[in-house]
Amino acid sequence: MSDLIARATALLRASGGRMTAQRRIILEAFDALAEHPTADEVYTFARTRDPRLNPSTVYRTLAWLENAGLVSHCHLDSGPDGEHCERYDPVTAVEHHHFICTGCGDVVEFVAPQIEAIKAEYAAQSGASVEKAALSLYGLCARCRTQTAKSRRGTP
Amino acid sequence: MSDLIARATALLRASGGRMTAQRRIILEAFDALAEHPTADEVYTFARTRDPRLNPSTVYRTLAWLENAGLVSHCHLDSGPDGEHCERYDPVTAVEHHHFICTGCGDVVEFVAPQIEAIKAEYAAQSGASVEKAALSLYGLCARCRTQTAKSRRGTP
DNA sequence: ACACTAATTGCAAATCAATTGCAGTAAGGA
DNA sequence: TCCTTACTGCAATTGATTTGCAATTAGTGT
Repeated sequence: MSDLIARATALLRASGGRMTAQRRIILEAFDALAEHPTADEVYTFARTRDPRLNPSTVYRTLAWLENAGLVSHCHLDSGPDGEHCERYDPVTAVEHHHFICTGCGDVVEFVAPQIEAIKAEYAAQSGASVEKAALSLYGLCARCRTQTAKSRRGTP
Repeated sequence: MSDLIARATALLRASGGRMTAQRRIILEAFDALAEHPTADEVYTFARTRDPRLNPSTVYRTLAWLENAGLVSHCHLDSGPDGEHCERYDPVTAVEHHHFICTGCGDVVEFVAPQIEAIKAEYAAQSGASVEKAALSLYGLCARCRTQTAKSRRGTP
């Protein structure tokens, strides 16, 4: 299944690390869960597989995965009240960005090739080197928009 | 001076709020400090004016300012180790974005009108309404780039 | 299969930024 | 100047994340 697990195992082999049951569970979480799980969502999932699994193991594994370049994390102001939270994401080859629905908190990925031009322009104009870009769009997803419209009609 | 203080005073008048010495100090911090101070930087500055001023007052005032629309905060992975931190910024009419130097942690503002096209495109393609965009670029600023080059020459 | 060794885990305690409850203080209108 | 109540300081709390350490165990060598 998850080629994440395959890649992780390979990396572990190469570096003298060990593939433990806990790590496997945490890796599986990325297949089982919706995209962009938070550390806590990973932890909650992991508990269903092994109730003994400890939060610190989740944090340590997530940090290790990030270090190994298999997973990245980004900060998104999602959640019902728009509070900030860190979300984790398997690394993909293509740089992608996020739309966050301020209604339901859903996170959707999208690509935006135009960002390359912005990076290049800023680099040229400032003399900096630009390595990474993170764009977050905030608004109401299509579903929440229609729901808002409906409830408006309901309470005039 | 700060029209921030003027605007804040007006808002307070209109809402039955009070302009206290502490709030004035905190507002002054935005003039005195470099752009994008963290809550802690504001607090440290405020202490130099009034050693009794309490962190909770800073947090409460910052939250109030944000609610009033005078200040916004955004999350930037700056700091020497790229750790995440919340930075506060007086609200400006124009949507702007941030370049964060991964070398020295400096934050530079820039505008990117092209973002509007990306917002419109995503909205059209997904049916969502897009209200806000936050773009962060990461890389080495011009100064850090030349320093890195120099130290590379120094240690071949 | 069996033993060995260091990587990894669980647990509990420690951090650390941020928040909250409450009693005392003081802004600003009458 | 008085009075009301918004605001502050303080101390305790929260909640996510980290860390120290003893117990466990993966993966190797035998």
